[in-house]
Amino acid sequence: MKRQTKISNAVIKRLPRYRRYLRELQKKGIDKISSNEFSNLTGYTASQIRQDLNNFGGFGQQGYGYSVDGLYNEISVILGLDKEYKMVIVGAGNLGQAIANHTYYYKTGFIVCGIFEINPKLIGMKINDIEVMDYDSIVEFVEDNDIDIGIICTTKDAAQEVADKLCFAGVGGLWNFAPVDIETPHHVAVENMHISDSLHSLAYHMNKSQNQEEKK
Amino acid sequence: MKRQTKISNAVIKRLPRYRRYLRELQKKGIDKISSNEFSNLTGYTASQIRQDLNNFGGFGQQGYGYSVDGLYNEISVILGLDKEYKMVIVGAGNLGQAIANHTYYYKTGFIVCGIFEINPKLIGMKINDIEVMDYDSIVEFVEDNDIDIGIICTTKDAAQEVADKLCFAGVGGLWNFAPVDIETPHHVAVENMHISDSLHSLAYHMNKSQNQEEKK
DNA sequence: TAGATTGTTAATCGATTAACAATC
DNA sequence: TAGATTGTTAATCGATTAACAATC
Repeated sequence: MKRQTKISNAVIKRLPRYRRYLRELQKKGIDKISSNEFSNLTGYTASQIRQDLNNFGGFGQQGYGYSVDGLYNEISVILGLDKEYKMVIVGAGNLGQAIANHTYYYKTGFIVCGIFEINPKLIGMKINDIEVMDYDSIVEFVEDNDIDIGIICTTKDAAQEVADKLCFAGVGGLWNFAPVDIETPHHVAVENMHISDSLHSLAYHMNKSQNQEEKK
Repeated sequence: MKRQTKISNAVIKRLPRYRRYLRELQKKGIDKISSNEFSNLTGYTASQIRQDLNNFGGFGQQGYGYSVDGLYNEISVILGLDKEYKMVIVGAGNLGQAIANHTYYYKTGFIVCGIFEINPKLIGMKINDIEVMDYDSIVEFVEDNDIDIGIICTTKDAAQEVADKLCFAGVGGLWNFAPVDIETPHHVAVENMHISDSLHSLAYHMNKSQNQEEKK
């Protein structure tokens, strides 16, 4: 096993995907897979798969392949999915509600503990047992309940201020759905879900061939 | 102006972001920006910004910089955001509703024309003037209304079948929110929003420093 | 042992950065 | 004209792929 000091983000982004395919294999009762078979399944090259996995350790066995269960568990641990995360959502609009419902139905290690709002009409509402609370009480709540992750489902104008408050209150990560880039202190991780950026690149790809024709 | 036959996806993914920052500059009434200033703002290197833009043409002026309005418009055209896109949503759950509402409030060139469901309880419902219709009628609807984009907000098990149907009916692009990788014919673009993958990489980054300590 | 397949090094490819000539 | 800043080529860096020795 080789020790890698710095693992590139490109590798990390592939791990959840590997894990998804491994889960499907588990469901089908397949207990062993070679990098070549896994390549056919996922579309990544066998070489890349082996290279990626070897950043974290030798999970395979020469002449045999990888144990599906074993690899699934290893990747889960690498990603930190063997732990529980307590989360709060800021913004009880449709998106905030959708996320609250999602995590409620698909029980995972990610638990929504509260939803915060400034709109008084929404405060007091319940979304699947989760109370919508006053945004003013968020710092106290995060501190008292050892919240790990803050989910930002606000407008873009409010997002940075909310982020600052959450960081101050002590979260370790932010999951940002607002269409802005959030600044955080070094020790707070941020993951952006820029939904409309994604739609814009879809638009590009739909017009791509046309653009090329025009140029000819 | 240099002609680039193949533009890398890394470049395309940066364009919506450039555009967002340009929009903010417009709002502030700033009408000119140099690649250096833009670098400070966005965090990309000045070199990369100039390199990216020159894939599409020389939009700047030596000794002056880039016109904010001009560049905003150029990028909009490159992405195809000067056009209108008719869309349908498949799946009227929370996520489908959230997207329907979002596009309704933030009027853009992306128009939701219908939402489709298999659950009879939801069929007939209205979400901001948009009717929830029977999934069985989707092919006819897409054909009759020249729908451009299909938005998949179903479970992962239904996603591929829905994708096939939408492709058959003639959409040009799919925006997939289901946690699977969708296969489409060559000419149909796909953009994935793998929400839980994103949460999983957030979990990794929150544990990263800890992993490194353990290794020492 | 022979066959298969990993782990790992080396080669290639592509993307980012640096440098500078062109030019406004 | 002098100064500034782009457009573009060349250098560097990093990520992917290929090759093969190690080993189960």
